Amino acid sequence: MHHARATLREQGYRLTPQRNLIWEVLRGAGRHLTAEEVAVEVRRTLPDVNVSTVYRTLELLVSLDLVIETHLEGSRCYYEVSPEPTHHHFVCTQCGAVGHFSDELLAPVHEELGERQAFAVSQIQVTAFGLCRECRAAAEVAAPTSQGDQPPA
Amino acid sequence: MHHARATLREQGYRLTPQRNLIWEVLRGAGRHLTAEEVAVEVRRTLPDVNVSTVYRTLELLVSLDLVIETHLEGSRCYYEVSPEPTHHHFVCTQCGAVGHFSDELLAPVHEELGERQAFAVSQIQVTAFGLCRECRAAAEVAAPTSQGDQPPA
DNA sequence: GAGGCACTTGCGACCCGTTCGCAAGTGCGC
DNA sequence: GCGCACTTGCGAACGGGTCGCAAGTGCCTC
Repeated sequence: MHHARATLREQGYRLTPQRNLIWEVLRGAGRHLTAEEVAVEVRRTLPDVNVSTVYRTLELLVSLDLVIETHLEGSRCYYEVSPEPTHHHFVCTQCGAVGHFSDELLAPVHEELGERQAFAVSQIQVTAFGLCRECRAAAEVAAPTSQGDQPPA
Repeated sequence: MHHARATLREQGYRLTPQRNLIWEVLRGAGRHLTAEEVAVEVRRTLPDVNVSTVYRTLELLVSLDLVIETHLEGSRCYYEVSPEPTHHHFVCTQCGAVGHFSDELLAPVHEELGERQAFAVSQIQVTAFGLCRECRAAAEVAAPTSQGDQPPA
């Protein structure tokens, strides 16, 4: 459990209401937020906070390892308070539910890269896509295969 | 080894010089390309091919599983011919080198998600960031720690 | 407790990858 | 070869994210 405030001060950064609030929003969310969601949430308290500030602050928090940045889908970035035990995500492509699994499951990967390939891993990003328990069940009731993309005619 | 041409035809899509060429570029590249890199390469042969066409074709090839889309960094998408044995990437944050490792190393993850969490995994995206053998060695000679972000003053 | 410097913020314009609508072009079945 | 329906090229638009700059404000100093 880290204190963003302390870390910021220690590193010589100023404590501003905006930074405080952005941190609180992330802590309170309990889930991954996009920069824009953070902005919306922040503005419920400080209506004049600008997106630039949100982006700048998120970047700062990430650089201080207080927050991590993940790519859960396409091109959007998601942010969350840096979790003590490293974990990864699986995303239901149907309902958007997000689950976690432990980094320990990647032990073979760390071994392969670190030992056999002499690669110094600093970060691993894993995201699994698929159907969660519920959507999986629902899909079985419905049509067996549904293509998003139909061949022309 | 799949034949894009055959697959396209089978699925009722037309064979056009643009589609052909985009496929050839991807096959010939032997590495991951961004949509724009594809466009540049394509234009060396057909100078009038439009970016939209490149995007549309890439999307099509991805939907047919002929090409896969990976997020090697930030927000750019990278494309490559869909490899027979599924693999993942590790990227050197220093020199940009990209390596591969087998999907088999993710067996524990598949097990955890599939069995314990009843999650039907359709795709897993893994990207490891760090330093490759060479840059790692180079880094050891240079300064022990280098911060990209300096505290203010 | 006030003063002032340097870091932060808000603002607005801007950038750049990607998408969209539409009319012209062209595979390919007949 | 014809002609329809799929494709393409084009240009505008979109949207997330960034940048430069002047105004604002933490916080160190006295």
